[in-house]
Amino acid sequence: MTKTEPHKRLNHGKGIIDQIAHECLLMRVRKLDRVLTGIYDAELRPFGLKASQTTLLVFVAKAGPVRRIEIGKCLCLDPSTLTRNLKIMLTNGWIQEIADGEDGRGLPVQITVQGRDLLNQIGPFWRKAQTRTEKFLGNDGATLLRKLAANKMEVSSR
Amino acid sequence: MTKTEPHKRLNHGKGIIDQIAHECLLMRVRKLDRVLTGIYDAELRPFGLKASQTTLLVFVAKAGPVRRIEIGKCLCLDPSTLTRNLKIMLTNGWIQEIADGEDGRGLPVQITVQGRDLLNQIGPFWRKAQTRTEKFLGNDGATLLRKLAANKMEVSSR
DNA sequence: TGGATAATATTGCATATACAAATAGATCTT
DNA sequence: AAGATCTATTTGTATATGCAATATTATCCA
Repeated sequence: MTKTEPHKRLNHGKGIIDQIAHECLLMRVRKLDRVLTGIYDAELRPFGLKASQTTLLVFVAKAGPVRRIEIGKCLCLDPSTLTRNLKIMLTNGWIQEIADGEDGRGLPVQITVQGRDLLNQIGPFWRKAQTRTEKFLGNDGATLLRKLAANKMEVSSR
Repeated sequence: MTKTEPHKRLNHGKGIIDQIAHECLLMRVRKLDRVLTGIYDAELRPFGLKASQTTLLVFVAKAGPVRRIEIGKCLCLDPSTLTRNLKIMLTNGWIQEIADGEDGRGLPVQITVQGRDLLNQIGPFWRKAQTRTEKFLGNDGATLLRKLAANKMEVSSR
């Protein structure tokens, strides 16, 4: 056992397939995303609100009248994604465009009364989803995720 | 300051909007997903391979001939998602369906020679993306994510 | 002031994702 | 063996997401 096969020994003895399967950080984040999205979506379904729309609505509520470009920078979302996602929310009457008279390149959006009402309604259900998530992750897991987020993913940073 | 407004004091003095903005675990995971997906996609773009396809291809490579239902259980993916995602990979010749003669409800898939070659080719680029991700998260962040994943998100578990 | 450049938003195209309903094959039950 | 039930897959529909290209408005500068 003193000899190794060179073509298989370039990375600690693991081929690229095993290496990706065992180490890929993205794979894990995406799976986590799918599971958690399922939890929140299920709780919010009665309101016709998707989890990702909730995030957007909350951001718009906090950021006041805000342009798509700024939303995109804060949430790491492509402008084209925002055009389409916000369109649905405009149609649903949760947000509205307002005139600002300063920059003719599109209009800022703000939350409507209905949008705010909806957020207040979903409160308990969002909390239920959050609790289910914490239970799923375990106390340690939830703490880890919070630390990870606080570190590099502060959503509310502007 | 002995009195509080009841309608605003149900959750440590925060309205639901602030509460979601500051605490929502899903919001953070989704943003993290978008950022990391961008990193891996950028590195793999020259190969015409999306990050999520890489995950699928690696799983199929390791699981040998495998049915959609089992892939779905392991990766927490809806069967209907798999039908469509695998179709693209079949078209590209990275995987193939094989006859198994036991169960007529659809055919298991396995990786092709081209698929395996592709995985070997992307090795260095996947590693570059992984390194960029670790740099982005910081050593602490990467460690946290690994622990989180090891805890509840073991992808290779069958 | 007029043309070049930059910034914002949208559109076309492609993939990722899930739920609900439909389809088709397997299994069980009597 | 026929019908009921369960399992695996696909299809229809809708949202989420990003890149490339386009359109429109702002800004800069010579």
